[in-house]
Amino acid sequence: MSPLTRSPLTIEWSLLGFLAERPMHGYEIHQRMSEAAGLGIVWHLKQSQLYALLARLEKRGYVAYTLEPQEPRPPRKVYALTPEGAAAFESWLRSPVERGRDFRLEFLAKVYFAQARNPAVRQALFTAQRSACRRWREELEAEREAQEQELFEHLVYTFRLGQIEAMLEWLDTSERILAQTEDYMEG
Amino acid sequence: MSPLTRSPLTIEWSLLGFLAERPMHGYEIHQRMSEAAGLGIVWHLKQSQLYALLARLEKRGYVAYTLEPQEPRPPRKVYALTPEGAAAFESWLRSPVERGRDFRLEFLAKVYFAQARNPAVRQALFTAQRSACRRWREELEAEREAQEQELFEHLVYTFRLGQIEAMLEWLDTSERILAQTEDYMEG
DNA sequence: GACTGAATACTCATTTAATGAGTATACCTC
DNA sequence: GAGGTATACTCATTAAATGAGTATTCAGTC
Repeated sequence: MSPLTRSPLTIEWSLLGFLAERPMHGYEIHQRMSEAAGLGIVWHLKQSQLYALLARLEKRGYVAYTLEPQEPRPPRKVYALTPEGAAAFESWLRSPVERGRDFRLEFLAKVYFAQARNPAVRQALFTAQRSACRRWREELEAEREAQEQELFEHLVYTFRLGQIEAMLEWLDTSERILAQTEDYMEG
Repeated sequence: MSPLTRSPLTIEWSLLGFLAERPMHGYEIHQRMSEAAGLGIVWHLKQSQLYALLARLEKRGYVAYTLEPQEPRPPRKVYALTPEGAAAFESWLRSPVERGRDFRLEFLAKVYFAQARNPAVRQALFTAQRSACRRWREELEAEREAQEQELFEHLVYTFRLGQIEAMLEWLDTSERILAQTEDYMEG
């Protein structure tokens, strides 16, 4: 993730995820993203915004497009990952989110793509996220036990701890389910 | 909440909350919001954005300002709630958030202001939120048990259920703590 | 007693993100 | 062959967020 441009990609990673599967044009990515059974329940993106994000990813050097002529229709832009884009995506796919509030969208997107890959990827991701969550928990516990605290602060920390605890439990049960499915797939 | 203007106020409500305490100028609201022991751990707002929000609230008719001369300094704008602003805030303060993702910021802000009020307000808020959360839980359980489901969908629903379950638990323990404190305050 | 840095109080221009609407063609149906 | 929907993308505008700037006062300091 070069610091040449502003960093916080978020949904962009999902676009890379679809392109990692195979090259596609924007319209198709949008269809895939909007499928109710897939990422669609997690992320919503207007068409026009998707094209804007693709343009940004291109500027950043993570994707490149070729014009595919479709006579007599106007040609379409078929986007593919560049080597840098592919590398960045692979690294994203295996690394945890760094804040609790990114779990809901970003981590679930990671799971979506990891689960479509192979068990090793899924395992790397879950292991990494589990330790990140444990770290957050420790930090929050320390803050919560700090002296000189307003009641409100205490309640906020307790809330966050509860959410993180729930994430950890979910990681366990989900990984069990995913592992089962993977076994089933293999034999 | 008149539909005259675009609706999704969010942080704006907190500004109203401070002004419900007493009239203040923007700079002071910003100080109060940024206090580490208070809303500051939940919400972060740049100064310039705060002034923009105040201007929007004014346009909407929820606040009005008077210029307070400060010779030789330039005068400052002291904002106060209008009757509509006060009514809107009171109603917001007692009503639950309508989506799980609004708990983290918006509901905690409600708690912040409710707890500074009287026990009746706090109780109204918690009761309302508890039933909202229970409703979400039911809806999600129904969706999760639906037929023809992708594995990913199932995982997402399970995740959301876990978060909501944690919210419900937090509502219980927090309300216990708050009720204790209130008893203590009274005598 | 001049200087420096922080605090007070607010404004503005610019960048970035998000929305809605629009364009142009093809296909399918009645 | 008319009308609606699907394909595929662009663009202008609105709205949100950021950073920097202004102008004054005050407290400390060397």
